[in-house]
Amino acid sequence: MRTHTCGELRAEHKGESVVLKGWVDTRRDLGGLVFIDLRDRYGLTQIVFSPQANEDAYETAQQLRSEDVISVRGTVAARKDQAVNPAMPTGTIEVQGDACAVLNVSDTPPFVVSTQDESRVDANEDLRLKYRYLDLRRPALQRNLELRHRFYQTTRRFFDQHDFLEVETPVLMKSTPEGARDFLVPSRLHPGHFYALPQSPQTYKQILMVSGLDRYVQIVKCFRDEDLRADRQPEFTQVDVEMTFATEEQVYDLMEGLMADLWADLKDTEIDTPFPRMTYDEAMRTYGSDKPDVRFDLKLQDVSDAFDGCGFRVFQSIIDDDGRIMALPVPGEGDRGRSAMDRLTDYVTDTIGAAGLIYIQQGEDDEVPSCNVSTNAIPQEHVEAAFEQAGAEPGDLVLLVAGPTPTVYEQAGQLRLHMADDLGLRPEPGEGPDRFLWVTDFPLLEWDDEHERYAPMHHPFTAPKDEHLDRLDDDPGAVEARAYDLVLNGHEIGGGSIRIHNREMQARMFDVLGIDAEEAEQRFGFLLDAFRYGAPPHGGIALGLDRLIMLIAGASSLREVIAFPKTQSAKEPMVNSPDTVDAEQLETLHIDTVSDEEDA
RNA sequence: GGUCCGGUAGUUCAGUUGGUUAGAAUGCUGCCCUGUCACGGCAGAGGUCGCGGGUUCGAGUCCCGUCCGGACCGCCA
Repeated sequence: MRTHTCGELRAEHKGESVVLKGWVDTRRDLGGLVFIDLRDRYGLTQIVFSPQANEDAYETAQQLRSEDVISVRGTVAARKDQAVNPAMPTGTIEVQGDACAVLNVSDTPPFVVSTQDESRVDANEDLRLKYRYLDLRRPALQRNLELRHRFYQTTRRFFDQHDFLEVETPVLMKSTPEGARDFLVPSRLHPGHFYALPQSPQTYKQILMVSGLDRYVQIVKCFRDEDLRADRQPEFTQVDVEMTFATEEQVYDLMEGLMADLWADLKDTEIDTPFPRMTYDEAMRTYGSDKPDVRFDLKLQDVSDAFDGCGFRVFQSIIDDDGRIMALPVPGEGDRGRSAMDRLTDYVTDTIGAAGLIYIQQGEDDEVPSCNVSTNAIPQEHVEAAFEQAGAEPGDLVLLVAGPTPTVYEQAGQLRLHMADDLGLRPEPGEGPDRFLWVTDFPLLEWDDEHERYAPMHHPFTAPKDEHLDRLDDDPGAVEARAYDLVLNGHEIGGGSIRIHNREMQARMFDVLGIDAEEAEQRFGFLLDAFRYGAPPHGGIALGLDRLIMLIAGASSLREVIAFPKTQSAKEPMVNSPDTVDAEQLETLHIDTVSDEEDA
């Protein structure tokens, strides 16, 4: 039996007879002496085998290779002063091996598992994912999974202390008409019918409020069949929260308390509460994003006025069409050279997708600011007015992006992030201060160009602000919602709202969204029915657990905090999913597949 | 659906203007080595240059297509 782990022996254990089990991390064979660093989840311990101590154990140790699983019996010995390894927590001792049993041999691993040498840990991510069980032996990933475990514990304890009930909702539910694409599950018992995996348990948790559960929480898997990003996986985990009679302030307060507990437990850090708040409108106008990274300055400035009447056709037509000209003042870059500016222009057109980049510069030795568009096209007075309106000073650079709103805000916001990276203003993952922010006063709806209709910005159950209700029919785009997002360091880590709890209001919302009464009845009839029977006001929020852990861990990808993540093409290389299935299985499910050619 | 980056030894990478037998480090194998800790020393094995096609006297290198991985845009109520 194992008496200790590989991370716990110290000088105080000197003389004890111990049994350790684990993996061979590294092996140093000096000829007449073999050192093994033995690894388990808890750490590394040096074992030394010599023929004097035990001939058999020594001979076995000579045969050991990386990742063999062994059991060692031995005596804890204090190391001599010059032999102490201060880099190892167990570095003051070693175990003198009296017996060594190989429990299982390992093939030579496809990459070096030991992370004792940082320069050897780099293996391609697809290889690491294919051999995820080896990758997961490494302390960095184990540490992330441990953080995740502690996140669960703190979160459950916090909500339990606040009288929340954790309730499981179905994973097999039904498809909803809007939002992300659903993952569908064919029904064997009902040919042609499908379950859908939940994009979130939104309607179920609202029903639980109608049921009088009062306070609900669930740590729950959600599924969205959309393209992946470094911070987006098709299956992800939410901390899903809903409260009866909730107001915005109660949700803010609750979440700030949770964050404080999490930061205390996981990062041993105190965070300042309450968190600052910013309206959606201000976020878009000053940061060009609904999840602004406020860890650095670089604020946008609307300089449309300065160019009104300037005669420059590109700008004038945008102004006349209610578009905006957004300025990003960049301090100290007034002397940035032509080739660097050309590269920046390429970035703006190719990556950000704006029509072009116009800029105003005033170098340290320049009398006046000058624009890369000639003064024939834009009179100098407008150039100077814009430079001043942007808040720029001699020595600065002002970047201009023009276009229709809200696109131009987002493009300017992308440019802001690009410049921040360029200037080294944005802290690396895991570094710098954590800046929480509530973004509030979201629009209820946004215009969907593709379908030429309004779509919910949050979801169709979000309550409009009472004072905006009268505009819902004639100017839906101007209606604000009782919705809020929690933002951390430029990442959206949660979003929620006060919900509609009134049947008529909900029906009216479906109507505004172009969902006719029949479809509303088919898709959401259960909710509309439930609202007939005394549905209390309620609201809540859902946190992106994976993203939060990614930020807490200082990782730059969700793949670092998920045990078995999917690649950007939504595959899981270890088990090789998704995969084909037997024809018989498909038949049982009443499914026929078509090839791409037939499909097209 | 699109833009960009990458794919060369088990692994991480280098590879000049298209030119002889494709290199390094590490890992692996063998031998030596009793205080190492990324042990060290010596020797050795190890390659479908992702795949297919094209240009060329000649392709790792140029062109086209395709697959895989990554970052991003679209998408993500």
